[in-house]
Amino acid sequence: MDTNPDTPFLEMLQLIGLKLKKQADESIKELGLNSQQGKLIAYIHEHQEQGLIQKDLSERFHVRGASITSMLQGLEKKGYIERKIPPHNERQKNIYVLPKGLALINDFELSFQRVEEKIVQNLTEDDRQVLQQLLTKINQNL
Amino acid sequence: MDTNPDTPFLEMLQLIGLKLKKQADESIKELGLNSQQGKLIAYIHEHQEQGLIQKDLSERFHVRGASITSMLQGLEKKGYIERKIPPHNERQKNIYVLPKGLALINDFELSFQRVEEKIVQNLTEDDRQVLQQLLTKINQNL
DNA sequence: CTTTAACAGTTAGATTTCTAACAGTCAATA
DNA sequence: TATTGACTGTTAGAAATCTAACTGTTAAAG
Repeated sequence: MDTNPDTPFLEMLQLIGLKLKKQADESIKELGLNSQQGKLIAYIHEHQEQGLIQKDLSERFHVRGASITSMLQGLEKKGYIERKIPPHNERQKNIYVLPKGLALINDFELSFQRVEEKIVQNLTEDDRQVLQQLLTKINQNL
Repeated sequence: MDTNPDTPFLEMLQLIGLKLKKQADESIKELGLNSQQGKLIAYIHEHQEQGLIQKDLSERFHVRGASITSMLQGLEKKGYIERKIPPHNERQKNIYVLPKGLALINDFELSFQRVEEKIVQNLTEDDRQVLQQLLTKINQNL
């Protein structure tokens, strides 16, 4: 099961991304949502006081506007969030976490931190700093 | 557009993985396939002499058996590959690239290498070696 | 002012991948 | 050798995300 030797970083980074997504999904499955939904709710909660709109979520999570519409409709139907058209701009919708969503945020964060811990478990403090710098550089290049 | 400060590596690695997938897809879209299909064909070509079966692909690409069935059915219908039941085991199917698929492999590899180049473009040789080691360690931890 | 273009979000339909249930084949073992 | 369990692949149907076309709102330009 080797990897293509000509694109080692592409292969490795995509593989790690895939594994992380699976583990994050698995770790919060018991809460009845997937990791994307969990991150969405947590992010909304952190930014709901600043007039957060769907466009922002689309950019932050790198998914299409149509996907955000679909995700938020689902979360709204289940009572985790609400959307309100703000007074000054009827094109937009501001998004807020409802109590039912709020109750889960701590659990989400804990689950995600367990995955984070797995990533860094065998890395020294130096390793972590170097890695953080390298990944930041790569992310900016893309 | 900040990231969750408590899970920086999880966020960053998933973000990079997402961006890479999009860029790889974009870079070979003109060939009428997506990046997953391209990697599949290239991998089949590299291993078809060793009795490659669908199970192997499922493990290598970290997707379910059902997904491999679906992908290969698509590629077979379009004439890129063929599947043959080997003489000694009727449960299995060996997979081979057909000329129509072969003709695209060089283009795939070139496209993927352009993305690879983008990843490492601002990294020194030392950076690359360190990063390779750190990612390998992380991948093994997951 | 009116018209036009840009913006925010939605819908419909396609694609990709998943899970669960299943069929057929092979290997172990009783 | 008959049975049972493991293995390989397929099907059906669900879920997530995409593209393209659309509605309505706001801003810019004539």
